[in-house]
Amino acid sequence: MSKRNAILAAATRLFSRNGFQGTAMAELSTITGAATGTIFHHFKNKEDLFLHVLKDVKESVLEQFDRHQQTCRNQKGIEMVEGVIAFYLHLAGTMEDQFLILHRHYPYQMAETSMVCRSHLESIYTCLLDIFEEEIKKGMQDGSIAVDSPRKTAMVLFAMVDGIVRLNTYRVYDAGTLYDSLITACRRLLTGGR
Amino acid sequence: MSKRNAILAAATRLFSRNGFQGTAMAELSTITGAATGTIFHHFKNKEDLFLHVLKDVKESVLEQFDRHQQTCRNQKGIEMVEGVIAFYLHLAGTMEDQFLILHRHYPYQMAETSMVCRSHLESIYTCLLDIFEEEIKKGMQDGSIAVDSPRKTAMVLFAMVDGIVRLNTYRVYDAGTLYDSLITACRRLLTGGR
DNA sequence: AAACCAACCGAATGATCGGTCGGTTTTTAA
DNA sequence: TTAAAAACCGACCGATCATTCGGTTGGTTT
Repeated sequence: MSKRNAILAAATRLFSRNGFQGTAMAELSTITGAATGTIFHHFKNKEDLFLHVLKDVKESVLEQFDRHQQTCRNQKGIEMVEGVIAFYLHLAGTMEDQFLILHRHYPYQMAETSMVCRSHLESIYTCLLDIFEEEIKKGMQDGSIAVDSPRKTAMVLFAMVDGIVRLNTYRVYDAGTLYDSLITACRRLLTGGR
Repeated sequence: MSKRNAILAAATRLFSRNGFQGTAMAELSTITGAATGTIFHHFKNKEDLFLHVLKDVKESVLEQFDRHQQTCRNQKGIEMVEGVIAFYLHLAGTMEDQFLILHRHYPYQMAETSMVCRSHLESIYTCLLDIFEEEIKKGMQDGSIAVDSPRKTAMVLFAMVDGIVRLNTYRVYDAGTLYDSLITACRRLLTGGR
């Protein structure tokens, strides 16, 4: 693996575990074996490095969901929604670092000054909400889903699923056993109970 | 206001806006007009200061909810749930700094090493989940709510509401118009659609 | 009035931070 | 083969960080 990629990989882990300000370039240097000069040769400063990490996060998350979307056509809308929720929970486990970065407060703070940062975050959320919305619309057509506003329902649904992932990450309560309740809630929310 | 309280108030704002590592004791000194020596006279170090801030957050949040619980008895379970959700959203606005601290990742990281921190966080979440659970149980008795597990439903419900508050805080999407959808979702989730 | 004490001050300290720079090695391409 | 370019190195820099410490103040107790 090239030094550049090693730096990106290690930075992803450090930024997610220790946050932006909690991550020292010197530590990154130690872990990767790259001199500090090398890091600043590839990335013009710490913020630039973070932006590249976020870009990678965006690309891998979007790729994962695009791939998932292609493997499950020809289902009823509500089944597809349940499928994407299960996939979201699955990803939260396999891409723990990437999700943790998105759950930290720093990126959203940086987004207020950095357009690049903002656009990465918007890409991710737009993609996710679009998927939810499209599947809800499909469910409304095939009769498996009945709601007022697809977009708003998508946002509430996403907030619920992502909230569960957070509860799990923070380890204040064990939300690992909540999968069944989450799916039940989702189904009730989308069908109105039938 | 005593210097000690001024320090606590300013620290609450700085910790919530800039995070733990992003808050400099020197800035705290400038804002409050207290010498750095004075800060360290009242709090033995930065972490200790943070712990006292978190303690205040816990106490004010718990007090608010206790007070709210006393003003709305004699309602049906589902109405009480909807009431506490509305109150939660209301508090997220009036106690913005306190909620933001709880939405940051740092406290949960500190909770892994500091028992004091962990117990503050647990107090808050236990209180909130207990309220949701109690009201769901009440609704099950008066027939306004029908779910399988009150506790798990409480957690899913809480994750949903808190997720909406986060979406709002992060300003990636305007979740301010989601109140009606949230209540609708809540009602469907609790009644199964009747 | 003497002794005491908590609140308060701010200069000083050593560690650590992000970032630079001059130079060396490796890769690329002609 | 060679020259230019890209990758890489690590000592070094000034700024900033949390924390310390010797000393002052004003009120209370003895």
